[in-house]
Amino acid sequence: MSGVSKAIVQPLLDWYDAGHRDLPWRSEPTPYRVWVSEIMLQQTRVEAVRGYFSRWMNALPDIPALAAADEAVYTKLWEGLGYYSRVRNLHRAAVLLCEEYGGELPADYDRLLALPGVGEYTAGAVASIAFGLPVPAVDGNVLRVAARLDNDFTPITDAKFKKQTRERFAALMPSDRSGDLNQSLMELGATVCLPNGAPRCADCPIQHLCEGFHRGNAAVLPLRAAKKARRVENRTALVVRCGQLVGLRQRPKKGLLAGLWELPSLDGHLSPDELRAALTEMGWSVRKLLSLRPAKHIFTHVEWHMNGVYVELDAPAPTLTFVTPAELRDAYALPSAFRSFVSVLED
DNA sequence: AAGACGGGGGA
DNA sequence: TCCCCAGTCTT
Repeated sequence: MSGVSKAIVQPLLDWYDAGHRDLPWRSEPTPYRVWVSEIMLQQTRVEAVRGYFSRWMNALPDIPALAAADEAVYTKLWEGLGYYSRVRNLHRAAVLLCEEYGGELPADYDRLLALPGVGEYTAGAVASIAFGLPVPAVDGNVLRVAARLDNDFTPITDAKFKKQTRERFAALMPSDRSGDLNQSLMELGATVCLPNGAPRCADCPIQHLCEGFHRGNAAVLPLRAAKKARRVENRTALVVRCGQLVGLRQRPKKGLLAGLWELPSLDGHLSPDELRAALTEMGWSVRKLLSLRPAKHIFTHVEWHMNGVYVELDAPAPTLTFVTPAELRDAYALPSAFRSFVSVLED
């Protein structure tokens, strides 16, 4: 018997018991801590999450605290972590949990799945890890492990492969240790069954059950659909100063970097003359312009190629919010895209 | 089914 | 540069 079957369960649990990474959310796996960690871990590496998780738990130790928190507070706690709809959904769900469930997470897969920001994976992870329910938690690691175990060349990006994998693992969930089995699969994917053609099969506790290994295909699996090219957007970003204050703008409530603060910017790469004309047209009283080192920021689906300009004003521009550098650092959530430009304020 | 949605670490 | 990460939601 090989591939995804019940035979993998005990070897994986034994391997997990013999030693696994010491992660902050594993030490005290309360439903709230598991939930927050799983949301933070969506499309995000463990090492990136560690610091955010600790800060978050200190500031917002339970669901009622999160529900009562100001938007500026939880957004600032998420600053730099990316995919900011996650934190908005986290807060929305906390409010909902206080209204509907007495401020606690329900021990029920379908009710978890119904929460904003909770999909099939996260519902399974919370249900199994926090509540011990025998449901699978299939993430990118598990898809890769499954493709190799079964020597399956179906692109793991296909919805049908994901659905089939969930069903395969659902059939072998132990009634007592589903959370540990799910975590062992993810741990295996993150530390042994590595992506990019670099599996460490010699260290794998279920190598003898792996069809991909036996066929010599572990390194070429899994297959993925090709990804498409990013579009490029040219912008001119402004570090606006008026006295000791810095001019910021809040982004729209929907779309990219929704609701975060940003440096004001104009479409395209403007020459100094064009920029001066555009700013004067907007009614800004420009005292001085100074070019900064250009910066490139790469998102999943778009690249910003930004020219930076330091702008000194005689009077505050009415459309901007002016704050001190200290306020910007401590209270305004600014995307990483602007980091290099903001660094000029530190002198 | 495809696109939107961040950011960073490693090859 | 590209890959891909303890994915979800919208269209």
